[in-house]
Amino acid sequence: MNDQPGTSRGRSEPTTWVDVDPSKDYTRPPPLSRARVVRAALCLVDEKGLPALTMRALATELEVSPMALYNHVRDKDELVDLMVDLMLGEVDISATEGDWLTQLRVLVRSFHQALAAHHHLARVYSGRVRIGPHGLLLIERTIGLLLEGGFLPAEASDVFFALFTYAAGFQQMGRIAPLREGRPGEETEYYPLLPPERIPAITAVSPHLDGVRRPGRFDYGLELLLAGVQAKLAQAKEAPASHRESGHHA
Amino acid sequence: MNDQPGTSRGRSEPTTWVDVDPSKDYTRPPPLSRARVVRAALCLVDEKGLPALTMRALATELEVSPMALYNHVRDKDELVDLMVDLMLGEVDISATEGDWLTQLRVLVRSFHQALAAHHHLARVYSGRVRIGPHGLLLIERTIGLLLEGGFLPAEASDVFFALFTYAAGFQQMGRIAPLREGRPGEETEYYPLLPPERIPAITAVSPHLDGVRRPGRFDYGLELLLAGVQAKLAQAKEAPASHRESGHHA
DNA sequence: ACCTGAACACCGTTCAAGT
DNA sequence: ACCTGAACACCGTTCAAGT
Repeated sequence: MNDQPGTSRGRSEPTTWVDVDPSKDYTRPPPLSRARVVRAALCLVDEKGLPALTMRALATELEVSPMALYNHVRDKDELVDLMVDLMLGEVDISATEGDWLTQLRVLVRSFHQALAAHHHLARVYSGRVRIGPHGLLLIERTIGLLLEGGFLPAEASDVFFALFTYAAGFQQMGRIAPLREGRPGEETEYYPLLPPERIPAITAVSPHLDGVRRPGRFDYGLELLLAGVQAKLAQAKEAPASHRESGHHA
Repeated sequence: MNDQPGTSRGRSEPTTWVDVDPSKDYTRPPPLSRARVVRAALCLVDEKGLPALTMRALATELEVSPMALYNHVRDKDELVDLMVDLMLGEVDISATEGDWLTQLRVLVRSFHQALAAHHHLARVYSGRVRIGPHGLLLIERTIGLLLEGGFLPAEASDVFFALFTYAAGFQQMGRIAPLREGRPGEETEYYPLLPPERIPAITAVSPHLDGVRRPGRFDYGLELLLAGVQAKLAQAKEAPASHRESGHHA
């Protein structure tokens, strides 16, 4: 993030007598490994976005032939899976302060932060991706907390799903721009804009809609869900054995 | 959905004397238009998935040169935007039975169903996509219901965001496979699988985790959110003017 | 105005070859 | 075991040309 791993760059070559130029990399970080490939790929995507992730581009970043990558990674799909798991490794699943609900809140927030820190990659976090060890531990911890909270297995997995679905989806909807930003010069009848009288509610609310991910927005929805979770749990305790009952709606 | 708008299909054209060969297209359905291009693209993605959407493939589907498409669509990005808006046009935003909350529930469910019906495309529904007229009307209706329900603008947009974030994210997390399906033949140490004793909660819950989108799962999370919405609204009515208060958490 | 064919600058990946 | 260069079968898109 802080140093650009640019285009042309020196190699090891211990020429003892030359002055050291701090603008150069000297030691090439070991020979190239699966881990280094994945880390470099994640870095590249964080900096330049997902479309910039190209086997060829990644190879030049690592100062290596494109085909060298295939010694450490089956193909691009596997590479992306590994990147996702690397990202999920950043989620803090070890907090143990407070009761299960506050631990759960901390966990989901940490998940959200990891996704936000790699939002370009987060766009891909989906069914396409196989769950790696970090992902597995993350799920394990979450389900564990829910069981501890008193949920039965069926409902625990429903709740897990709702929480992570929300957090993952948040990255996707993120940069919604409800109105075409219409610099009026830009040949901009891309869409025939709707007349404002047809969208009164949006115009009434628009200063709050914007904010492109205004602070606290994620937490607001999370609290909505957690309030629902507590309500479900309370109502399950009233009618203990009939947890079928708690699944209905409308 | 029920009829495949496939490759070869007869049309009107009363060719009175020749035998009709049903394996041939006779009349090219009108000359080719923006709408037809977009519809065909959505069809193609629904049938064969997003990676199958290729300007070239779409062109052959329409029996036209690849370059012909560019007369009706600026580029592939615009095409995708138009496809998304076409999908959003399927959302029913006109239901008016019941109070605002049940109308809201119906609306979000309809949104979810539209996404599910085009789940390949739904994976792309994100910040990258500009909101078209259908998307705008969908948002308009939702915010309108929330305002009707008594939310102030700031909170209304938070709630809107939470609901649609959840529904959109649901498509993404959908096909989670928490364990590598490990046909043990398949050179499958893709990931070093975690020993089962490290994931006790998952194994306890696993029959319920699976189900790959078991029925009612979406609704469960939606009810969680709506319960939270009602709680927020109730607590806002207790302390009327201080809606700042209702934004805090933890 | 709409469509075409050839061409350009890219992709991911296979393959035979080097060390 | 690891890396390389050339090559293949694709992409999206530009361009000059046709009607």
